[in-house]
Amino acid sequence: MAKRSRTAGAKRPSVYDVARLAGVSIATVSRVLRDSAPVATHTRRAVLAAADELGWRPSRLARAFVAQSHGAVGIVFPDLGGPYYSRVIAGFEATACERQAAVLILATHGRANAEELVGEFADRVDGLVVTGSTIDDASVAALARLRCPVVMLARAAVAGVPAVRAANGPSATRLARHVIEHGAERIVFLGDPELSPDVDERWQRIARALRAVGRDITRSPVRAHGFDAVHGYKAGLDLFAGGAAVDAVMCANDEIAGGVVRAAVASGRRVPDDVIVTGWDDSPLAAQMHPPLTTVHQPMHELGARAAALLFDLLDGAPASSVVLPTAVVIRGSCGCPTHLPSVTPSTKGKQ
Amino acid sequence: MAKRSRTAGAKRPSVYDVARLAGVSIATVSRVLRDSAPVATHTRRAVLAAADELGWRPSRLARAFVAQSHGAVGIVFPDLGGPYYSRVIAGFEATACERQAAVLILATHGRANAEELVGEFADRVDGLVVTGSTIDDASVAALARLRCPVVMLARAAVAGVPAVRAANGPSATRLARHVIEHGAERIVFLGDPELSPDVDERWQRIARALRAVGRDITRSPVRAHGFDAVHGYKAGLDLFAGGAAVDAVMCANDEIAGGVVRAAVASGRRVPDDVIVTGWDDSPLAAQMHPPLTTVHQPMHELGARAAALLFDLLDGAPASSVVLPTAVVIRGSCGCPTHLPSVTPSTKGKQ
DNA sequence: TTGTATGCGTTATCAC
DNA sequence: GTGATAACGCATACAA
Repeated sequence: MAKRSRTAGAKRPSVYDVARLAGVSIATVSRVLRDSAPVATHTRRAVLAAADELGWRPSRLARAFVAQSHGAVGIVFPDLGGPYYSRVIAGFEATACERQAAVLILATHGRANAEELVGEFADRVDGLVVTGSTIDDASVAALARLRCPVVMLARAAVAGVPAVRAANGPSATRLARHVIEHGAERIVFLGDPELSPDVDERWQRIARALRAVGRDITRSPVRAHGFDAVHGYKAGLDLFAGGAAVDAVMCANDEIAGGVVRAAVASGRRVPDDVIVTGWDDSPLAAQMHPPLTTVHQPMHELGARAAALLFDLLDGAPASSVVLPTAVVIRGSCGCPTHLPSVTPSTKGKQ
Repeated sequence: MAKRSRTAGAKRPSVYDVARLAGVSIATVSRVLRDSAPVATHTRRAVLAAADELGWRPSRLARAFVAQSHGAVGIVFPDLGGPYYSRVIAGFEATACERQAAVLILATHGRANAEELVGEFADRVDGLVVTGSTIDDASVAALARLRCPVVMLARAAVAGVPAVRAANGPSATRLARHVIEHGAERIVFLGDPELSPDVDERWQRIARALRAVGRDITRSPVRAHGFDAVHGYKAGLDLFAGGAAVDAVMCANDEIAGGVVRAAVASGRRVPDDVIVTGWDDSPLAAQMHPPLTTVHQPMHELGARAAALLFDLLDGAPASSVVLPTAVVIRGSCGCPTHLPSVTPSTKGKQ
C-alpha cells in the first residue's frame, strides 16, 4: 500500500527487494512476472502482493540490457508534418504493433549532422528504416554494416540494404502524356529533385516522356525548396510573375500543387483553363481542392507497413528482398478533364 | 582493419575484447574512451588502435543500464502532421539538443490504449512532456508519481505536474469582440472542444465574450472531428448547406479555417463579404490564404522549448513552476478588415 | 516447484 | 598510471 513516490528521489525497488519481502528467490520473482515457468499459486500470490506493495515494475533498462535488445524499431524521415509522413508512420506503427515492438521516430530536418543523429538513433533501436533524403548511400551502407539491420524507404536499394518503394516511373510517364494530350506546350516541373530520390525519379521520367514527343520541359527556375504548400505558393508566385508563358505545372507533391493553385489565382490565372496543375501522392486534400487535383496515388500506409515487415524479416534472419508497390494516376479536374465537384448543395446555387 | 559486420550475426565486441587485444585492463579501456582519468600516451594509442581494429563502440544498452539513465526525453502528441506539432517539436529538440539529450516522439492517434502506450513510452525516457488530449489528468498524475518527471504542454497543470501553455483567454476574447465589431450576428465556433483542453478554453472564452454583449454563439452542429483542412472542409460544407444563415465561423486552428474557406467558396459564399472566417495558431499558411487569414499567433517553437527547459529543471531537481506564454491577435483580411494582398505582380493585373 | 549461481557490458572504487 | 573487482537489475541454466 505504501507505494513510494518515484520522483521523490527514493531509489526504485529491484527484484531483490521484492524477493526478500515475498520470502522467495529472485528467480521466482522473475518467473512470476515473465510467466516463464510454473509457480505455485500461493507463491505467485505472495510475489504479486510484494511487487504491488513496493510498487515494483521490472526495469526496462535492465531488461533490454540482458536481452541485448531494445524492443523498438526506428524510422527516419527528412521531416515531419504533412500527410505523407503521417500515413507512412501509421502503416509502420501498425505492423510494429503486431510485432510488439515500440516505434521511434526521427526527423533530420536537413541538419548538417544528420549522419551523427541517425547514428545515435540507431543505437536506440533493433532495426531502422531510412527514408528519402536523410543520409547518403554510403552512410546507410555503413549503418547496415556495423550497427543494425536497415531498410530503405522511398529510395533505391543499396548493396545489402533492401528497399521498399513505389513505382513512380510508369505513373510519371502516363501523367506527362496526359498533360500533353491536354495540349500543354510549356510545362514546368516544380519541386527539387535533389531533395528526394523519389522526386528525382519523377522528374527524370516526366522529362523523358516529354522529350519523347518532342516537347521540352524545364525544371522550374524557382525551385520549391520544400514539400509544403508554403513553398509551392512562393515558387508559384515567382513562376507566374512577369507574365511568363506557362501551360502546365507538374508538382512534386500535392501540397506544393495546392500552393501553386493559390498562387495561380493570386496571379490572375485560371486553373485549368490558363494553366494545368498536377500533384503527387493523392493526399486527402487533393480531392477537395478547387478544381479537384489530378495526381498520382501512392499507397502510403502500405509503404510504411511493408517497410516494417521487411525490417522484421531482417531481424528474424529471414531473407528479405526489395519490394515495389504500384501507383496509379488519378484524373480529376486540375488537368483540364471535366470534373464533378464534390456534392455541394448551397441554397444559392442549383445542384452541381 | 578487419571490422566485422554487425549484421552477419557476429557477436559485437566488448571492452574485454578490446582490452585483451590492446594488452591492458578493461578499466584502462574505459578511461581512454571516457577520458575520465589520465592515461599514458602510448597506452591510449594502443587502446584506440585495438578499438578501431575491432570496430568497437561501447554498448548504449550497457551504458544506459549502469548510468540508470536513457539519455533521452520524450514528447507525446495526440497526432503528428500539421505545422503546429512540427514547430513545437523543433523547439523541444533545440533545447534537448543543448542538453545533449535525444528526443523521442510519440503520437497516440486517439487510440483507446493511449495510457498503455504512454506508459511504455515513459519507460524509454528520463522525462516526458505530455501535450493536449492524449491521456487524462489522473493518468498524467500517476505517471509523474511513479514513473518519471512530467511536464504538461498546451494544457492546465495538474497537482505536482507543471505546465507550459499559451494565454488563450485574452486573445480569444479580443478576437471575438473584433468579429462582433464587423457586425457578425450568427457566429459559429468550428472545432471540437473535447479534442483539446486548449481548444476548449478558446471556445469558452469566445462564448463568454459574445454573451457579454448579448450575442449568442453556437458550437457548430457539425463538429470538425480533427484539426486538419479536410475536416474543416467537410464541416464547412455541412455548415453552409441548406442556406443556413452564418455570419462568421471562428475555427479551432488555421488548417480548419483553410478548409472552411474552401467550403465557403464551393458553397457560393464569399469570404469575408458573406461570411467571416478566423483561425488560430498563425501557421505559415495563414498569411498566404485568400483572403489572408485573421488568426491568433501562438509562440509554437517557444512552447516546445520552454516545456523542454522545464523538464530539464525537473530532472535536475530544480524547482519548476508553470509558465504561460503570450499570444496575439493577428488581423488580416478574412475578418473583413482591408488587406494588402501579398505582392503579386501578374502581367494581367495591375499591382495589388 | 524452487533456489543458486552466473552472465550481460559498462562505470567506478579501490589498491597498487 | 594501471589493474583487479564490485556493482547495476534482470534472465536463465543448472541443481536440488
